[in-house]
Amino acid sequence: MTDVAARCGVSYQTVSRVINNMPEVAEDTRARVLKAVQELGYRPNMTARHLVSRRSTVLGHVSFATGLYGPSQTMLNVEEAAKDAGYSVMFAGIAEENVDEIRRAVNELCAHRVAGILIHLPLEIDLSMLRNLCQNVPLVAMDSDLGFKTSAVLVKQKSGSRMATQHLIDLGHRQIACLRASLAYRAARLRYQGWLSTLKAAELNPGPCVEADWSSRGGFEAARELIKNHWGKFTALVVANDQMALGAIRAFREAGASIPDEISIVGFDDIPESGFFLPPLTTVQQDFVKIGKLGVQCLLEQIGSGGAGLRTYTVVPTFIERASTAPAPRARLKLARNDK
Amino acid sequence: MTDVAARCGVSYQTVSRVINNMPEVAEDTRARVLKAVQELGYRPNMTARHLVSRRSTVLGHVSFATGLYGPSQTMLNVEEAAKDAGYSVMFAGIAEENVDEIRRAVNELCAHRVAGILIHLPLEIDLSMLRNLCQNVPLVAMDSDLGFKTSAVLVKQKSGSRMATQHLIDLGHRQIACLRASLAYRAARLRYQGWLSTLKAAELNPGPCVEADWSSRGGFEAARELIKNHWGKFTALVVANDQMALGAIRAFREAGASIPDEISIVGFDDIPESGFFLPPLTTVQQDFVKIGKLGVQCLLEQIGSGGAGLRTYTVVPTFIERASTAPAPRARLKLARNDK
DNA sequence: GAAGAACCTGTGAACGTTCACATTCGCGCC
DNA sequence: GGCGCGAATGTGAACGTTCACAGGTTCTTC
Repeated sequence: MTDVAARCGVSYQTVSRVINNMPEVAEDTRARVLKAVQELGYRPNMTARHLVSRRSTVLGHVSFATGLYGPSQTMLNVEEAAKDAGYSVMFAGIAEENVDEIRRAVNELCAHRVAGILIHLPLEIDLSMLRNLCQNVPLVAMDSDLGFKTSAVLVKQKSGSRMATQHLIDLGHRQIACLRASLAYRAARLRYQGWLSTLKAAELNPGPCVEADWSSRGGFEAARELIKNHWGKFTALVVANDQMALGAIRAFREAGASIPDEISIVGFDDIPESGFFLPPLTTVQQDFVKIGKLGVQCLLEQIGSGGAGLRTYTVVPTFIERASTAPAPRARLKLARNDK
Repeated sequence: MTDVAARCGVSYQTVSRVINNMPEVAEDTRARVLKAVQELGYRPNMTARHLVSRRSTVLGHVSFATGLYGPSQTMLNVEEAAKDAGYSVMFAGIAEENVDEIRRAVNELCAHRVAGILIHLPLEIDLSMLRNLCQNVPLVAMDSDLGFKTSAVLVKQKSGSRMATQHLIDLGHRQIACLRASLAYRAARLRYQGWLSTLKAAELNPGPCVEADWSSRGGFEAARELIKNHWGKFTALVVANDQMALGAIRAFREAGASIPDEISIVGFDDIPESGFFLPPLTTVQQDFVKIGKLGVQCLLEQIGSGGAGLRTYTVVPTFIERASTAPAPRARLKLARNDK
């Protein structure tokens, strides 16, 4: 900056004013400075600016580094929304579901004096230690419960799962199984509870339930277990995500069960591939773009207001009907009789 | 830091020495300072440290924000490798394939004075303007060609595609089609060339070739076009990635063609789901963990050496045989005869 | 017992900005 | 013609660190 100033015969302050385009600078001076900036390839030093002005244009984002569709997608959308608002994003991935690693990651972000932190850790563990760690740093929990009061963007997982289950009930299914993920995850627990409560509300007994690890392999193996131990005791299956649903589809096909004729399957997430499964998957869509945008908006509001007034935003998932669900075998028979 | 110093009755410099655990500080002083640090919840200010020491512990990563498996996975692995080396990562996503946006993103990273930048933009466009933009900033191109000499991590896309094509030839296929992605992408072009050159080497005429956009939908539609216009003129298909292969599989199944009996398909990437397609997909695996780790390692080397000595690392993909490929129909007949 | 080494600690400057304030200049007005 | 005013520009300090060096002990050594 001093170089630029020297070249134009003005003071560094004038250069600063031009860079931040403040009004009180003469038109020709501004032009001269801009030219010198161009020629010298001057770039403001964010670090120095940040240090002296005591406000940062960097947002922190903490999330699982699993490579799963949801987290990756959220991350991308957070970055885009941040960029649109003039912020950069520092990403910290959590490889293990481990409180110490989370602490480390958040600490790191705080050391960099980010303007605020988005925490996307949909775990059922107590993260209230973060309250002390981030005394003056605005926080937003994304689809997560940190164990203390924060601003948050919450996805109505339970109502998504209810839509899925109700859809199957409406199709005449009475024995509906569940392929859930570990209840250590918020989304998994809520989706599981949605399944359970919807069945209860319809006065149906819950079908068999098996657990897997969000992956296709997990879904495949869990579905095989379901087939081996509970075959005949269910005509439909609610699955915790689309990847697991893919694995389940393969397991049923290999067992000779036709989908959706003998068994209906509904997934969760609506990954871009699920419309091309065999059969195309009926599922519940999460709008990750909206989640990311709302998260950033919420964080920015809080940064603006100096941390006052926590807000909670809600994102409602959408039910997407494709070809992996059909009327229950018995219902189909009845339907056929009615047709005559 | 001054607070900590005051509390222990030492100077800020001594605190600094404890924080950076330098050797020349008495054991009991160190303990006292550490205790005060703990009590006051002191965290070093990376911004100030960075400003004065003129070296950063932040790496920049520029990549497509498409949500595709490859880029997301690379990003995650880069972050993890960087973390292991004590660095943080600032991510800049590119939404449009647009030189101006790339310039903006890199400029932003440079303004933050990152220690180095990883560029993962596998495009066939001239990015030589980056050379001037990043005068003194170490660069590493990941699976990309920037149009000027840089350190790089390159994936042997062409040899991956050759393995896939050769596998089909070895199975007796003589008419092999190609479902490629836009040649504006480096990977797409190299994979396409691998297909072409392998056929040439085997003295076979290239089968029909259609282009799609990396997505399942694109693959589905392109495969339908292939079926409509070229049915009977190919018995096998090399596809640019697994997502497109999934779309293609659905198109063939819907057209009544059985896989792999009537048509063999081989994908690229080995996404975690591809082992659970129907049928499980034969594909070429890219080791994204290795790509990410090598990229960071390469960048760190360059940062260490002050930008001297550009190196190129190479990653070789692995062929994964599953159930979507089988001997060509004619070859199968011959095989059957031999069996008798 | 003095010189020097080894160890520990403190001081002043610098990094590249912004902020609050001071200064200069030209102009209109009574 | 002096006064006040607004517009344009400059000055000094500060942000929280590290770096280079200087100072002060204590211990060793001849």
